[in-house]
Amino acid sequence: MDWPTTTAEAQALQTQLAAQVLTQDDLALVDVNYVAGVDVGFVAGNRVARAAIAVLSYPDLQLREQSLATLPVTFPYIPGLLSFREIPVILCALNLLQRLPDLLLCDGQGLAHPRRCGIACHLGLLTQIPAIGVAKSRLVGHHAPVGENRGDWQPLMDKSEDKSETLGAALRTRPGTNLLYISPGHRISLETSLAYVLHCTRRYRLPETTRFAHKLASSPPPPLTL
DNA sequence: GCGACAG
DNA sequence: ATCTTGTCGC
Repeated sequence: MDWPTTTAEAQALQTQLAAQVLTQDDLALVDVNYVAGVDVGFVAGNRVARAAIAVLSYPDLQLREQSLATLPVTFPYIPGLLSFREIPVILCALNLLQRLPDLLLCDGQGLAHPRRCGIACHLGLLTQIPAIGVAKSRLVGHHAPVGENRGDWQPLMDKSEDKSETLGAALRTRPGTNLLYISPGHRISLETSLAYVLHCTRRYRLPETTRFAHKLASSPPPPLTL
C-alpha cells in the first residue's frame, strides 16, 4: 500500500501499522546521545509545509544539528490523520541530517490515538527510530486531575467502559501551565517516555527539543525558489 | 442526532 | 497550524 489519498485508505493503513508498534524499550535506549525535536509549520496560506528537525546532545541538550525542508501540502488536516499531512515533509528533513538521532520527540500523539497510531507511531515505524508522542492537547482518552508540581502525572485511559487500557499520560512539566500529553510512539515504554520528556524539559513547559524545532519551523520566512 | 476533535 | 496587543502575575 503506497501513500493514502482518501480517509478510508489512511485509516486502514493506521490499523495495519498499529499492529507493528512496539511498547517495549528498545535496547538502543541504553545509550542515547542525540535526541531530536520534530515540528512542522505551514506557509503560503497553508499550502506549503515546512518541517524542522533540531538534534540536541543528550543529556546536556545542546543544539548539534538542524535541518529544514519544505513540500507542497497534499493532505488536509483531519483529527486522527495528522501524520498523512506532516510525515512526507518530515522525512525530507530527516534525509538532510548527517547523522540520525537516537530518539525522536514528535509534536502530537503516539499511542493515544483512535486507532493507536498517532504521528509518533507512524514516524517511528517508518524510520525505526525510537519515538515519543508529545502533544500539547488531548485527542482521545481521559484522566484524573493532575497535581500542580513538575513531574506529576496521571494515566490517560481509553474511554471504553470495560476494556480500559492505558494509552499514555497527562504530564505536568511546569507549575501553572497546561498539561502535556505523552504517549509511546515506537520502541519505547510509557515510563521511559515520561523520563525522557522530563529530562528534556528545563525552564519551560515544552521540551528543549520541541522548542528549538518550533523556532526553526516558524521563524524565517519561507525560502524562495526563483 | 449531538458533541469531540493532535497540528 | 495561523491571525495578533495588551495585560495579568511571579
